[in-house]
Amino acid sequence: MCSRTNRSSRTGRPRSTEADTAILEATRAALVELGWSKLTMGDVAGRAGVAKTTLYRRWANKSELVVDAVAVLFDELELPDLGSLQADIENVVLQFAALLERPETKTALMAVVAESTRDEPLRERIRASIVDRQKRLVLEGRMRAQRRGELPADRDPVAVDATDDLIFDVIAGAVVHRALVSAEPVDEPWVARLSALLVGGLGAAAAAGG
Amino acid sequence: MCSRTNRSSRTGRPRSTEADTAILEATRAALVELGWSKLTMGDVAGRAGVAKTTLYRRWANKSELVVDAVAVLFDELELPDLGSLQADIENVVLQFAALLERPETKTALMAVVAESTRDEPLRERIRASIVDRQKRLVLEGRMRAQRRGELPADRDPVAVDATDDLIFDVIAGAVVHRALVSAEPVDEPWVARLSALLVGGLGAAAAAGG
DNA sequence: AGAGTTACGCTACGACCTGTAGCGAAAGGC
DNA sequence: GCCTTTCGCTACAGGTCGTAGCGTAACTCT
Repeated sequence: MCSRTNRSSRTGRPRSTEADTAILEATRAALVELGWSKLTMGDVAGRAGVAKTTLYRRWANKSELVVDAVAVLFDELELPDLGSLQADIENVVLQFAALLERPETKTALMAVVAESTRDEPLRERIRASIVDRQKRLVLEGRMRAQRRGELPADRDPVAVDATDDLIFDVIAGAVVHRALVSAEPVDEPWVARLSALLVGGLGAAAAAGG
Repeated sequence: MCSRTNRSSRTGRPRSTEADTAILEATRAALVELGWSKLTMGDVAGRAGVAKTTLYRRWANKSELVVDAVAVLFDELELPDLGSLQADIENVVLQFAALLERPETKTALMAVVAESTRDEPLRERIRASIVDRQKRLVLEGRMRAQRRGELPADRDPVAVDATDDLIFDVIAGAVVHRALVSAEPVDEPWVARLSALLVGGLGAAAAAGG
C-alpha cells in the first residue's frame, strides 16, 4: 500500500496508521474539491492534520499518493451472476461507469496514467494497484460463460489469455473513452449496444475458430 | 487554430505567423524531451526564440497550447480502401497505434484529457481539434463496408449514428488503453484479434437486428 | 528503567513556475 | 504621419516543491 522503506524495521516508533488513512482520505477530498492539477501536497497535509514532511516520508510525489488514494475505490467492483454473459457484462460496465463518474476518479485516473508514460515505477504501481486487480472480473465472466455453454471450452491456453487481455482493454478502454473523452453518458442503451457487440463478436469468433 | 481574440482586427501590427509555428514546434520538442509535467511556458518560449508574454497573448495556459501543438499530428490518419472491412480497420488501428507511440502524443494526450475533466472550454477544444476530426474515419469505413455488402444498408439513422459513436469509442478506447494503461504492444496479432471481434460483432448484430 | 532507533511536527529555506504589469520599439493600416 | 496592435524585455508577487535541521514522541530490546 504505502511506500515503506525496504525493510520493515521492528524497532523504533512505528508509523501512524491513523495518519495513513487520514492522508488518503484527505487526498480524495482534495481531488473532489480541487481536482488533480490544483491539488498540492501542502493542502493535503493540512486537511489530514499532518505535517507536510510526513507525506514525503511515505510517498515520493503527488502521483504515487493519488494512485494509492483512488486504488481502493476500484475494489468495489463486483460480478454477480445474472444468468447470461450479456447481462453480466452490462452490470459490471455500469458499475465501472458509475465509478468513473465520481469526481475523485474522473480527475485522477487519466492524470496518473499520463504521468506514468514517463515514470516506469509509477506505471508498475498503477498496474499492481488498479489495473491487474480488475482483470479478475474478465476471467470470472469468461469462465462463467463457458460453464453456461455460451462460449466454447478452452483449446489453446495462450489464445485464451490473449482474448482475456483483449476483452479487458476493449471494455475498460471503451468506457473510459466514452466517459472522459467523448464526454457522453455511459447509460443503459449504450451499455446494451457495447455488450451486444462483444457477445456477438465472441460468438462469431467461436463459431469460426472452433 | 490559435486563440486569437474574438474579432481579427484589421488594424495594428499583425501577429507573427512565424512565431505561431515556432511556438507549436517548440512545444512538441519540449514534450519529447521533458514530457508533459516538466514542460513549462518559459522553456517553450526560450526554444521558440520568443518572449514568454507572447505565449500568454495566444494561449491561456499550458493545456490549450499543447492541444494545438499535437492536434495537427492526428490529421495524418488515412483510410485507404484495402478491399475488406477488417483490413481497413486493421490498417487504421495500426496507424493510430504508431501515432500513440510518439513521445509527444503519448505524454500529452492523457494529460490534457485529464485536465479537461475540470475545464469545459478545454474539453471543447480537444473535441473540435482532435476527437471529432477522427470520427470521419469511422463514417467512411462504415459506408464503404455497406457499399461492399459487408454490412446492411441503413434502416434507422439514429441507430446508425449510435453505432458509429460506439465503434469510435471502442476502437480509440481499446487502442489507448492497450498502449498507455496496459502498456503492451499494439502489434499485428492484437490488432487482428480486435478487428475480428468488431467485424464479428457488427455482423452478428446485423444478422439479428436486420 | 535506560539506551537505541525511528517517526513526528514544526520552521525555514532555495529553487522553480505562474501569470501579470509596464515599458519602449517595431510593424502594419489609414 | 497618426493610430493601433504586437513584440521583446524586465520585474514582480504569489504559490509550490522538496529538503534540512531541530527537539520531541513512541516503541523495542536489554
